[in-house]
Amino acid sequence: MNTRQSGPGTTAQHALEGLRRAIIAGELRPGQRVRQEEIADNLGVSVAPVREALRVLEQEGQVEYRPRRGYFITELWASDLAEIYALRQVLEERAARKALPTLDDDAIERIALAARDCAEAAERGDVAAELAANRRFHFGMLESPDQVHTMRLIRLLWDSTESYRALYYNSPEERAKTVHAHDAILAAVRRRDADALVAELDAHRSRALEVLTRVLDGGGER
Amino acid sequence: MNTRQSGPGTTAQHALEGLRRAIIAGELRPGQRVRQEEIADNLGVSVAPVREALRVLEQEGQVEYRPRRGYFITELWASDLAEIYALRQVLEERAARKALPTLDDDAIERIALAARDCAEAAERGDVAAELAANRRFHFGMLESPDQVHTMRLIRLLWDSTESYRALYYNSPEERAKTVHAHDAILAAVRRRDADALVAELDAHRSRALEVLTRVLDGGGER
DNA sequence: CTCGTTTAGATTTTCGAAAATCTAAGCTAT
DNA sequence: ATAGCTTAGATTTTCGAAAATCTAAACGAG
Repeated sequence: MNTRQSGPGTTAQHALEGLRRAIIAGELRPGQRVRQEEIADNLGVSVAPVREALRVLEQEGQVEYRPRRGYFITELWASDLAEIYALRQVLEERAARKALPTLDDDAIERIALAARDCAEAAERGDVAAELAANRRFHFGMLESPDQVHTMRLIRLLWDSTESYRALYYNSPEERAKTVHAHDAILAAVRRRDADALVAELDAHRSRALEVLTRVLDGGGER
Repeated sequence: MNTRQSGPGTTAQHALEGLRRAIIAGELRPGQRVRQEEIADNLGVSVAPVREALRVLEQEGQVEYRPRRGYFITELWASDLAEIYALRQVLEERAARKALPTLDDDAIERIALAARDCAEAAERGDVAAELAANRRFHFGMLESPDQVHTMRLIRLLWDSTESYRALYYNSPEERAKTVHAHDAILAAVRRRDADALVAELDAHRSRALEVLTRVLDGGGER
């Protein structure tokens, strides 16, 4: 059953989406080898587009490449997460302060909608939808037209930890806290209070890192 | 004449190097379309590895991809350069302050050697060698084992402006200033004076941005 | 003359199979 | 036994050609 008909996207894009989904869903776990032909067969395509997609994920740091040995899902340690989250703090603070004054009512409405989507997805336990809505929420308040390169880096940092974030989202008690944190962040945006916004974002991020670190050191010790 | 024998590297890596060289050498200019088959023929390989290499360059921001239309060498404007250099300032200051205390005599010797290589390459007008040595010089003082993700981002920022830096290096008067700036930077490293180092790096970077911006607004106005 | 349509050529994209390489089990000599 | 060598099977990597799509020039209707 070939799920793909020649549509607007290319087969390589389809392969990239399939790989991302598999990583988020936990079908491909950190450290695991990625068998190219298996992926290709599952998606009903040949290996060429799969390899292109893997090159993209390699640059994003989601897979590691060892020539003639293949691709492996990247394994992150607590120290990696700490470094990545510290970088996010620096870059996101800059982005938030630049973008906040430029947000119009329309943009804020989109952010609020994303927050609602996020809470709803969390409610019904749809991790993939929650991850997507969470991104819309955060990126919606950081994005500004003269900061495309900053956003490129921030997106990269988010990408490299996406699979670990999926773990975090499975804790029901954390979900409630996330919803509350988003409310506080949104309120700061509405008040146009940059310092408060940055403080709330920092707190939200720290909380996530803390939980993630605990999950990591506890559960998947290689 | 196939320049490639099956060696340690893969054909895709060979294609990536070839593309990088062509971009630095100015054979592929900003805005220009990249004809896959032409690249493949020139390198004596097929299109598959060329496409993989292009995916890498796409993630680095060196080429832009439009599905079914092909790849185009990225065109940067003065505003893009300003943003990228501002990001470098933030990330490189962080990296330099972290790395400086960890540099041993051996590391400093490597940096000094890179500075000499850089000056020599400049002397004989070998732009490609100068670019490579310049990287060794700068990265040598930023790199530290617990900052791999930071370095990943910094490397990305350097990559995206590599072709424009090649322009800058063609000015003979600027070359002399670069040598002098490197001396001042190296001296600060030897004194272990973090504040001075950051100040010198900032000055060096600002100078480069200034010249680059002038070259850009003057010459290739599309 | 302008706008939209058709069509031929160029280019990208994907495939299926061949070639190169790696992995690990089995074997031999010490 | 153990270390090193050999070999069969699995996997990655590359190729050459077919299929899909785009570009731009030629054409025709209004």
